[in-house]
Amino acid sequence: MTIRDVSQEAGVSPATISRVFNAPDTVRPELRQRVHAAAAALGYRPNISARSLRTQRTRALGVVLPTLANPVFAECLQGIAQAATAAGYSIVPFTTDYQLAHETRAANLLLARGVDALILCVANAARSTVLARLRAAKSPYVLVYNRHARHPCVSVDGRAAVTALVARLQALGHRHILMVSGALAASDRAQQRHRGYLQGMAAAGLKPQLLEVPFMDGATERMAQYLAARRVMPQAPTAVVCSNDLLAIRCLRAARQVGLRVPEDLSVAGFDGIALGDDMTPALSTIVQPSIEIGRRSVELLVQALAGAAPLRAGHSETLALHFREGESIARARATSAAPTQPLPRRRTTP
Amino acid sequence: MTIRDVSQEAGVSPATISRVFNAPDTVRPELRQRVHAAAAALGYRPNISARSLRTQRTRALGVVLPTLANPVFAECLQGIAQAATAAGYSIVPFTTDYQLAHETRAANLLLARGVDALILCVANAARSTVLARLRAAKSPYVLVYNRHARHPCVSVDGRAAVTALVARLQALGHRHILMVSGALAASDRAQQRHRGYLQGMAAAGLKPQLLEVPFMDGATERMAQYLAARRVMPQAPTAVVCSNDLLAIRCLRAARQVGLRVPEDLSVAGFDGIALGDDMTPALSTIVQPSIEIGRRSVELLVQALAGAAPLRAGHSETLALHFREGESIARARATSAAPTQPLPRRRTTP
DNA sequence: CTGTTAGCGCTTTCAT
DNA sequence: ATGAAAGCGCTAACAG
Repeated sequence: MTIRDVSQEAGVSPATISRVFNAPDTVRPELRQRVHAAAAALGYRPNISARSLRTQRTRALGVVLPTLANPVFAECLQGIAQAATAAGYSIVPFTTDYQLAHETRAANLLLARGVDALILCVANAARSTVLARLRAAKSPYVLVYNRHARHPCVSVDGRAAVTALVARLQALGHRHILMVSGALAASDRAQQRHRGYLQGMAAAGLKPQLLEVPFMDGATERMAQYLAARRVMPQAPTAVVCSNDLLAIRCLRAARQVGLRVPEDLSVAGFDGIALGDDMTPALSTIVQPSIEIGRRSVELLVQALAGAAPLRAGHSETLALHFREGESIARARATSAAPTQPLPRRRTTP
Repeated sequence: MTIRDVSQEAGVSPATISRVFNAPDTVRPELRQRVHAAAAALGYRPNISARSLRTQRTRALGVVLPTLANPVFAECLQGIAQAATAAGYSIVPFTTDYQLAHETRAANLLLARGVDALILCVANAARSTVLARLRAAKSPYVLVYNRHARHPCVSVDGRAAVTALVARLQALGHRHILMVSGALAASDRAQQRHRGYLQGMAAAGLKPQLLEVPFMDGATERMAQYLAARRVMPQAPTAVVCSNDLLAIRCLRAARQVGLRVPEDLSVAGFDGIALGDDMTPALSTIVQPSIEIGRRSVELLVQALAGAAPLRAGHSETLALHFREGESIARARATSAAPTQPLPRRRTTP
């Protein structure tokens, strides 16, 4: 079933068939009818490979994400898929499991596929070798979640948000605020959030504590152990800032395991705003990223750039708004806390 | 950067270049070296569109799933992605949000894209119009999660598993077991699980109760309201079988909202086995589907069929094993339950 | 407004 | 074992 068959059936040239499908306005209505009728009768579908070969455009977007096991990325992909479909594009996704080698391989495969552009979330935008390659290949691309001054990104200011969160916790009377994160080396977002935490703690004159845990496995046990060990110590945390919601949900469980009530004994805050956080008890207090919107915007930027043939630059980066979901997992620190107001002999300079 | 450029650089014919990439054994080692060197030097990548046009194969698999917001499907897609990559295929996913019209559109777009085969999960395999079309188009396809005698499927026997679950609950002393489901009309899996429930209840001589709730929105409120209303009635459920884990997690919250302890006052069981269920407190007791494996197997079946050019038939369907994850959300019914042992005047025939 | 023509880059007979 | 040549189905000049 080719364009030739349709042209014979309709009694016109192949070029006319093509025009009917690609620039209908340039064909006389009568012929257009005939062509549509013939195409329908034969069940004709344009062959995309042939079109792509000819036009050098595939109307497909490559997508590279760390994993779909984290609802954040699943939601983002959903947003990407919706926007792409709306714009007449297909998507071709690959996951990397946070492994650099997989990032490179995915990008290579996608380039070979001839996708028109790429959307990607890399482990570390500053260190990524993939991006240089994309630039060299002149493939339009946009980063999601990653933030970097020299690349086009659709992201959020996680650093500032975490700083604000620390301030909020401090205002609730918390002095011992722990940060729990997955391996900092594995994600530049985690690093940024950690910096935000450090900044917030410094501003409040508090002493930062970091607990790095294995992200996918054994995180609950590690947190429970940590919380149990410090339970009776003066510097026992009364609040925990988790680098992401998956960790925060496990922290909720870890707290229960060691007999701490949330939020009465321990406040727990997350980052991401995955839908399931709202179904926890207590509902997770968290910084909400607009993941679907991030996906959507990244597609829109790319489609727009593709349409205008204007190369996407770092200057087109967008920072989307974050908001805090109140939830039920943070509360005022108890006055009767085991932690005294001035537990640290030095360094204390609370304004 | 075409095959021609490489052929000139290497001083051989284009055909040889092609052979080096597609049938290396048919080319003398010396030439093979030269070609590889030339290709590397020029950074040559075979153009997939051209290859597809010529060979009529795209090495791409279309994937149609209801949504990525449900971790079950996100996990499955992850499995599909991994297996596809391993087999040298790309995937092109579409989501339908359980809407029939979207199923059709997705399939059409995928067919137009010329994917070599399709993996899909439809709302209702028996009523689907898409499948007939695929068959007509002679596109290989396999259903995931759906079960149907006339289509190739990779699925599980949810019905039997739920029947067994009811028996288990009965053995724990439960007599009033409620089933909570999303709209039954929206999913043949939900219907099968419900049938399993009915069968289990009938076998135990118990009276079934079904609560259909809006799946995505307001489910928690609806369940809380239901549980609160029956709290003091003799037929108050002591156990709830949820049609999926997302519902079960919300049920956990609904129970807390109305002051029921899980599992002491109310046992809650789910279906799906999403990873997050294990992070709940209490950890969700649930029937675990091997979602990643389902994805993987579906790819393998297709790739195998594609390689052998043997059409995939309903006879190739596979039923994967389900297992029960004990969790912490079910327990023996309390002897002091508000529900008497013989609450129902008729129908009582417990052995 | 419509038809003719010439490839897009690759694979694959068919010769050699 | 290698090369020459044809063509997959489509679109885009270019004529008319």
